[in-house]
Amino acid sequence: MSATIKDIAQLAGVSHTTVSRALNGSPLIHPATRERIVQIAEQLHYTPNRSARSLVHGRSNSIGIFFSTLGEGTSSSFFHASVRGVSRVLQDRYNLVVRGIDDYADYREVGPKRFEGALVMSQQDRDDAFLRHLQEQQIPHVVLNRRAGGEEMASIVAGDREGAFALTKHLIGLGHRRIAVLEGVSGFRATRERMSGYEDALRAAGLGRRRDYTAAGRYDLASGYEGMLRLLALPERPTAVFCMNDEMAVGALKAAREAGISVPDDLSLAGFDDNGFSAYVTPPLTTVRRPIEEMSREGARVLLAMLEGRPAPAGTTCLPAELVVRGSTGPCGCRSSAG
Amino acid sequence: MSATIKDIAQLAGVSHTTVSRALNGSPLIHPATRERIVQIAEQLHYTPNRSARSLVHGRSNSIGIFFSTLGEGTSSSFFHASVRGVSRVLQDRYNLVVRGIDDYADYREVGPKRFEGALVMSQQDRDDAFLRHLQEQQIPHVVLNRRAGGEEMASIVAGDREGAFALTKHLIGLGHRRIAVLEGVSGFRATRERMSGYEDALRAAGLGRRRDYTAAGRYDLASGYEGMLRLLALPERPTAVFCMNDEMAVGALKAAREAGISVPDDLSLAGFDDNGFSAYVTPPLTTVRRPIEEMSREGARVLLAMLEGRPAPAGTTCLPAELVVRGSTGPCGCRSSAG
DNA sequence: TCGGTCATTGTTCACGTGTGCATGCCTATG
DNA sequence: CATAGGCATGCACACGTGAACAATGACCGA
Repeated sequence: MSATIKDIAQLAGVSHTTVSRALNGSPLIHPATRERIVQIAEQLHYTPNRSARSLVHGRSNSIGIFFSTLGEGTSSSFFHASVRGVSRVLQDRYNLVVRGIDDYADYREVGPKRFEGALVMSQQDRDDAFLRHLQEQQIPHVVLNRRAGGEEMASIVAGDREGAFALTKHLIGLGHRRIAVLEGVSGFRATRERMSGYEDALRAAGLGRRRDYTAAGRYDLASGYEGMLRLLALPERPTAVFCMNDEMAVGALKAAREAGISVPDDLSLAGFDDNGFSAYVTPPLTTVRRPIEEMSREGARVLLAMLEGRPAPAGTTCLPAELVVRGSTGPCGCRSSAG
Repeated sequence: MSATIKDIAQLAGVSHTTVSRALNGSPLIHPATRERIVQIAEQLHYTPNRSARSLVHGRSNSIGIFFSTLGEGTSSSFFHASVRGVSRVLQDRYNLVVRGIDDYADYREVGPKRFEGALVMSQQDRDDAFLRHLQEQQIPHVVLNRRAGGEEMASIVAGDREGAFALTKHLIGLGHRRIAVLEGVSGFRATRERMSGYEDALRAAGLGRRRDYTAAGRYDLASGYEGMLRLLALPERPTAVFCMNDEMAVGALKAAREAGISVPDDLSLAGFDDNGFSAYVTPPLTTVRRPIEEMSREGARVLLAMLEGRPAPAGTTCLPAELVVRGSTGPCGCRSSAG
């Protein structure tokens, strides 16, 4: 099996204490001794036993990234970008453990001994129970993607509200007055944020919000398709539709095309996220780019700072989202706004 | 901090050994004693210290899922489906640690003490060095997505070759004779498998393979677009194009549309993977459904069997891929096959 | 009643690492 | 020369858990 510090100690003719100190850079060790020990360690391919270290330090050396769910509701591109970003920052200083919050039957498995820190990719308020658990267990954590808790909790969000506001304003600027929204999962915080950005923009333009211009969706392709069918069946059809993510927008696009409605000539359509596909469908989607990978990277950096006792920003950090205008939105071709 | 078995022992008036045995279901313990101990444990919210357990057992309780890379070349839907499948099987019996092979500067960090088992989502032969390392370290592992090693190594693959064969045959059956291929990353094993399926089908139909009908790509949207531009610029344009994944097919679709070429009337186009978007773009993509999540689930099951000493299948297990015919492929409209 | 057996529990050590305290050596200083 | 002090190292224990072995007591058959 693999070598231990005791093996090294024996070969070097010193005690295991000396070896431990030498390898950990203690200033107490004579340079020559250290040199010798390091060489022997190299030679034996010594790798410290994480479990033993964890035991003595009371730290597990692993960090969890928790998603509300690993299944439906978490889009692939979002999941990928998140894990990639965090993984890049943590490198191999910590084990990155991926889990879905809804997979836990009992949060008690999540303890400070098992997770040194946690990144919570939180979509819904339902996750608050999990966050409370983390707090009780005194596990340092950063909430990503959702404004959560008070000033004491660090969270990193991307400008959902601002993005939705800018997008809606863009549509209004194009002359649209009948602007519908294809909603995401209603429990998700991002859904509410985007909704309020949409509403604020309407209000700022003196437009009222119409109940029938909201269609429910689930952030996936199928629900985008179905929701669009419902909107198209309305007696007074909207001239623009804001889909709360790109997946739904692609679904909506299909529904529109099948109904013989041209985008953007007959109807403007916009998405959210800029998930990669949005630039490639036809017409390319106007959308809002959300800096997901940056968000997860920043979250990981903040968590590291917390773990290492460095000063870490509390409260909410908001990374700006950016309106990306492409071909799926155009000037309103409707006969005035008389309605 | 959290309670230990010693705390419980003291409260129960027994030795810590008795507590350990009671909680681990040893038959040596008197039912009444066990009852009492379990109750106290509940009361104290006892959770076993994983590090201590790991140390004494020499097992880390974590399993790694390693991707060739977490960055480019690994599509989001593939990544998501893989992690989800494995996570679902492992539940909370193990920590699932996600890493990119190319992120390691030194494989020595991957040892049997740190990873009890490994799932390798391998794309390229370059990963063989990593696999050899796992073998040397005697870390049980299962290779997913790629046929690797000899009979002694377990690997689970999805029918890349068979799928590509079926797809190409489908195109030939529609009357196509000039069938081009838009290749994925050339180092990837899946690329070679799909290529050979394509070639075999051509050969079986008595068709020769033309050098100029191969365009290089990288499994992403942009390279699909660029590759298609090159194919369209050929003096004798192909009547059908097999794209090695759906991402590239979507990129290719955009290029075709911009060139004023109608799919499938002027040109048939097919993808691979059935990544979810393929059914929703216009026209919906003919593709091959790869059972990625099943593959990862099966891999996890096999690994669990290996770890628990149960009989596990060695060698390669191949899960069938399924041809899905949609609207992007149609009968060849070219003036005979005279060329 | 005594030896033996079984059921139940306790004692002690091990896993690999890190740390407080003791120890020994060398040197400088009075 | 004696002593103090700094440097380098070793000893012993702790972390929480599990297991081999020992020990205790009850019960049974002879």
